[in-house]
Amino acid sequence: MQSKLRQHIEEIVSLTDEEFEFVHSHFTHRKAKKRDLLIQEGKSVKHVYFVVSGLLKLLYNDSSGKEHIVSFAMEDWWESDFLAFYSKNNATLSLQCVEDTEVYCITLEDYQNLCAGLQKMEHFFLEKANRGHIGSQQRIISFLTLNASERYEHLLHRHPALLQRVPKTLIASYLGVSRETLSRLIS
Amino acid sequence: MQSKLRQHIEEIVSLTDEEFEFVHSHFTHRKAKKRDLLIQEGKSVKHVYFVVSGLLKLLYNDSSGKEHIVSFAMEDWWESDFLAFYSKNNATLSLQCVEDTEVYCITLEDYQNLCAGLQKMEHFFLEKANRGHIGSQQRIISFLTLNASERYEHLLHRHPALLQRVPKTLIASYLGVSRETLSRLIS
DNA sequence: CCCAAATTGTGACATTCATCACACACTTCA
DNA sequence: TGAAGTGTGTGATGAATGTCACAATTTGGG
Repeated sequence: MQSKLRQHIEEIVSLTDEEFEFVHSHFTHRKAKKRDLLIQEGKSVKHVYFVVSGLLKLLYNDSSGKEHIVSFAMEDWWESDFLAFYSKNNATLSLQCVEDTEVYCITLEDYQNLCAGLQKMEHFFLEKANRGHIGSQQRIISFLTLNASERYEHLLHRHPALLQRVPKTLIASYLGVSRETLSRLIS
Repeated sequence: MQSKLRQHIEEIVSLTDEEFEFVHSHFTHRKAKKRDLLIQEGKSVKHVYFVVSGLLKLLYNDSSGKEHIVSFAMEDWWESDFLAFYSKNNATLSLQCVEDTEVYCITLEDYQNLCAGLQKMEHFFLEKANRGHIGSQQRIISFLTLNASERYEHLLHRHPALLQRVPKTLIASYLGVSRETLSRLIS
């Protein structure tokens, strides 16, 4: 399944076999089960993860113990607590499997070596970071301009498959509404 | 004042005089007055802007004609409608001067040439994009976890000077509350 | 210096949404 | 197969916030 990672990277930059071998040597592979934690709040963040299959949720626990979903990470997504990862601080977020999930993992050191050793990969990660930034900005706009019902419709339109895969409680947490309100919006 | 740009870049990567000259040659310089539009919704987006002095607002106009502030861009910030800029689509956002503002401007072509010609700059922009992504994610978390009053306190804590510089109406628009509600929160 | 525009505060009321409580179906797994 | 956990719907209620209206004050430009 290493071809999944290669195929994903080659959507942005093309690689020779040797180059991909070099890239691949910087990653480790891991399988995790539903409910496993890849990143745990308060602990150090060793990796950025590339999701080969399965589904992750990136979440923040507020002071009253409520869980808020910052992001879902589906197949072909890169995810981590990036603030903690780059700054080497402890995680303020957690990253947990919603389904059994298969990931590639890269440490900060390997990430830096990879970028330094192959300019194409620095370019690739720049593209990814830009898209991530744009995606987050779109989400901010949806909070500024849409009410709960409209945010649901918007998500339904952009990620119809997601709503089949995850419980409504998680969708509500992602949209920033209570599960009861979401339930009433749908019915 | 080109030293302002150099100083900013050198916080992340060091440059020789020749390298900075190369970097600088990719930018143009512009002064704009309060209320001038650097980016106008519906038109093409020619540049990313680096703010030397002054203050910009990045805003979205919703279907009912209300204005929502996606971001402020202060001194040393990079701003654009990045989605439109990279994809060469027309702007969905506008970028407008809140004060008289001085910026450096770079086109997509020059941006790509600069990254290709000097790896350090690709690295610099990667750092910036990552920080932008992280910043947007923090803002999402504030929408998920804080009420209007807490979001105001949070902003007050992070950018105390901003509240002195801009009318409360704009702060309200940035926080995602009506100006009346913000007025009542403060008093 | 003066007028128009911008900014801010505040009352009255409507709407959205959260919270608490409970019921019920469905899964999971020992 | 039975018990515990998980997911979902819904009623009652209150809190948070938006909307509309109006007045007072400040600012900016000619």
